Amino acid sequence: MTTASTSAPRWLTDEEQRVWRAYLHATTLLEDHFDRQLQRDAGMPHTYYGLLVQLSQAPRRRMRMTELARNAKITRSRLSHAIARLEKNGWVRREDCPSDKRGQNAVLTDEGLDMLRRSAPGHVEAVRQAMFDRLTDEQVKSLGEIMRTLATGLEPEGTDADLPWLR
Amino acid sequence: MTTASTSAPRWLTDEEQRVWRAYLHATTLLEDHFDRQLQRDAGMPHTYYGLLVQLSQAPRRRMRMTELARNAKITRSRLSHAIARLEKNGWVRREDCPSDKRGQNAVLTDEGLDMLRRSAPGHVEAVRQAMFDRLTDEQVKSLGEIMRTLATGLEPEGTDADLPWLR
DNA sequence: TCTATCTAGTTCAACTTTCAAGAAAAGGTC
DNA sequence: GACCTTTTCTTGAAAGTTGAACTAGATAGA
Repeated sequence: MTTASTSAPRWLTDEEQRVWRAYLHATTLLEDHFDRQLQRDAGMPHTYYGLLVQLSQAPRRRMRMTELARNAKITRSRLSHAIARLEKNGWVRREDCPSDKRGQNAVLTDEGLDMLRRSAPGHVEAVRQAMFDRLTDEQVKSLGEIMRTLATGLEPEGTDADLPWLR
Repeated sequence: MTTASTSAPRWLTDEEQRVWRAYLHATTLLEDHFDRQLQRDAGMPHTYYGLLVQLSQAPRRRMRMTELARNAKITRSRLSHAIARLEKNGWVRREDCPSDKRGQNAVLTDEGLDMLRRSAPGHVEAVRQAMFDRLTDEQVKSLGEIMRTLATGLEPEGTDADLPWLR
């Protein structure tokens, strides 16, 4: 039995508070930074760009909706709207799944791939400048381990977890 | 002279790609997690909650709009909407700034403080579970340094930077 | 003073995300 | 097969965010 609602709260230490705030500040600024960079150079928010990247790396440049949502860590609803928008841009098209009549594949179009090729160098450069150029090799390694740990914590194996793409 | 647009892009190494993806996954999941937790337990998204926390720690529980935007790393426009909503809830009220007739102070109301007191233990517990309980002391320390570095990188001292609260 | 410029904050429209509801097909179980 | 449950994906409305335009007050220079 958990008694979180009645037992004395374990407050954060001063250092934990500083780390937590630094985390919030950095992630907020980074998200804002990349959203702007990509809105300017590719005409879409970072989330959408990530979807195109996923598709570009998938076999035959296509992926089932739920699978794509799982990879992007977002809800299917959100994905539906996003794909609709990208479809309007001509960068993605939908395709019925042959093996499951409920299913849809999102397919990266040639135009989508082109746009990705054009904007990739600029985006990589932005990621370098904002993140990798500022950290030592140790820090990069450490960041990787930390982020993998945190991500795994929120999507455990034995899954009754409340994960976005299952909602 | 920078020649980013014409020189060969410095692609990310395999490890850098893995770290970058882990970062995106973890931050997306964490944001989703805390937004849900607070929407459920406090009736607002995490950004809004953060504003109330800031106000609660400010002298006389009030702060100038732009100052609050700077602390939260968001645009003044976004803040205007957020405060309007929190005002409707009765958790914040606006107050004219005595020394500058253009200015507004956002003031945390007693109701706002109450709501914060009620929801704080649950939120702290959630932050612990999702972050601090999963990391070693080294990792927490390292995470703090990394995040401070990244945040500082995006808001340098000699400031012609494109910062949200100046837009 | 007069004028130009800058700063503080808000507003509107367009866009994105969330949440709840729903249609359609798939997968049991009897 | 008939029935019930689950899975897949979409939709529409409400909530939140963005970017540009705008008002009003402060500031600085001639």
